[in-house]
Amino acid sequence: MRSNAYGGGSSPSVPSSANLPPWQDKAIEAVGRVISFWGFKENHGRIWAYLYLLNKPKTVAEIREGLGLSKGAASMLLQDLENWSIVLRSVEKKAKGRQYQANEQLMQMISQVFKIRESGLIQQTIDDLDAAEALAQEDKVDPLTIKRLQKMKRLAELMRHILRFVGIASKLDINQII
Amino acid sequence: MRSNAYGGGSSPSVPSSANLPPWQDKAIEAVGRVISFWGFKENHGRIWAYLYLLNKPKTVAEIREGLGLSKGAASMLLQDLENWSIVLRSVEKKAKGRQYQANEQLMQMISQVFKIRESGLIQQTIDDLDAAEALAQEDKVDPLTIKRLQKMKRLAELMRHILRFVGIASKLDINQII
DNA sequence: CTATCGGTTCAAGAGGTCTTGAACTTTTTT
DNA sequence: AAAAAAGTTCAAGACCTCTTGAACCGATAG
Repeated sequence: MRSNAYGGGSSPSVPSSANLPPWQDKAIEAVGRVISFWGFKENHGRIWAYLYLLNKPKTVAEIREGLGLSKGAASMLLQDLENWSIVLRSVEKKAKGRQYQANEQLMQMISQVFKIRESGLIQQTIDDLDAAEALAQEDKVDPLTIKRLQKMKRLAELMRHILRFVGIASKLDINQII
Repeated sequence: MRSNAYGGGSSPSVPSSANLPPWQDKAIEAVGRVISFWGFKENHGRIWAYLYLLNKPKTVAEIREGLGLSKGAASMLLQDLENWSIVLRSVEKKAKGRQYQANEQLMQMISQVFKIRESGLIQQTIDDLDAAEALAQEDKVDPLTIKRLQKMKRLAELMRHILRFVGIASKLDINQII
């Protein structure tokens, strides 16, 4: 197989924190890799894993130092995670700057984001296929081919169903497990 | 962007699929976009859509001309699709070179590849987390943190379950719909 | 056997995505 | 209110993936 059906592959340039104990580093990189498979950035996963493992409010400075992130990246990544509620702002007064904690309901959050992102794409696809079908009708394309366009639309709808299912399944299972 | 390179000769760059009717083009691009979301290349989806829409054996030359693919790309992409059984080699004698047809069970094929790809990645993640846990045990990290590593592993396992469900669900649904 | 044609491979390059860091804005401190 | 610290933005560039096309291989025709 040319394109590897094994999506993980190997990560060539490892972010590597350098100032974290190896066991933390290993776990954080592992989470980064899975999460990036689900369409997020690797550093989204690394930040969540760092906060989840350390299990107490961490300042942006600590996160940056632990994971080796630039000021700009930290700002943007934390904004994303906060918007998605994958990370929560913590309100302990004593520290400088903002503090963050991991939302433990990771899968639930991911599936929610995933679903939103997905349904937009699928709606777009269905709209495009509708437009194609209208043009084909005008061109008096044979009915059998039109049927194929309609089948493609149903395929897109099937994808939508599957994604909804993923969302539901992860919400149910998470509470059993975590 | 894409060139219409033919036969390996000169290659003035030409917009994609300038030689397909607009309705075909629209539909093909739409499928390319969804499919690329599922972790395949856009051109994997475009080739499948082309073959599915046209609904009869097509030579590599025809596919290349229709979609504006280079010789190398066509070879590699068709190899992928054939390996995954998303596209089938057709055995009509009259034409020059290989001929291909779309496998109509697209979702089924995708879910299969998806599952393989996924289970490899997830196994890797679990192994990494196991290694991290072993190191943490050696370092006498507190038991509560070790618990968190174990929870991360269960999260990875949850992802595996979900992906299995997706595979099953798409196989069931496809036959109702398509 | 040689020429031609279809198919494959892979180094180089094109095109995307992600990160950086300096300039800027907002918030906090004094 | 000024100074300092924290946070944001985004153009430039690092990094990665995908495509190209020349060189190759293997089969078939002449």
